Amino acid sequence: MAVSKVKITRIEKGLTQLELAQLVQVTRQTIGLIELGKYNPTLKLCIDIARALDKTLDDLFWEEE
Amino acid sequence: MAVSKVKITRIEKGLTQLELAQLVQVTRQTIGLIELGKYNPTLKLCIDIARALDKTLDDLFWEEE
DNA sequence: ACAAAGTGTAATATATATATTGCATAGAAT
DNA sequence: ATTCTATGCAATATATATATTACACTTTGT
Repeated sequence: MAVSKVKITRIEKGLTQLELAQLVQVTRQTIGLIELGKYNPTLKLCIDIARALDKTLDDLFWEEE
Repeated sequence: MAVSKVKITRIEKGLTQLELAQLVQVTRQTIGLIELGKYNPTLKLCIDIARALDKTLDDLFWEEE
């Protein structure tokens, strides 16, 4: 699997996993696993992450086709 | 809470809760609770629902602001 | 060389999404 | 009136998202 859009966007924003985790109130591990595609996060968390990164759900989690 | 976009879209498509549930392989109850905003579904299920309804995540689950 | 920060990973515990079963009600069709 | 479909709701069971703690490795800065 390619690098996730969450990871790319987080790095573009200059945030660490820990900082993003604190912004959305989860642990660093949860962010790490989502970035690696090993988790199936809940909608609420996806929305929180998108807002924290100034993106939308489609920007981060949608793939055409 | 207003009627969810999932419910509106499902009805526009002429589907029952049971039919949509079968399309995305969950139970009728799960669809019903998501439509009523009483569940926090997983990303995978949101994606499955969006594809089943020919919509995107943003169409069904994103709210501006 | 060393310390510190960032990240991947793993084991166990906890919270919660989802399944299962069942009942109640309303509306449509007959 | 009665049957059937669609939906809301509730109790309990199961699967899994997430937390917690801990360790290893790499990179950067000093």
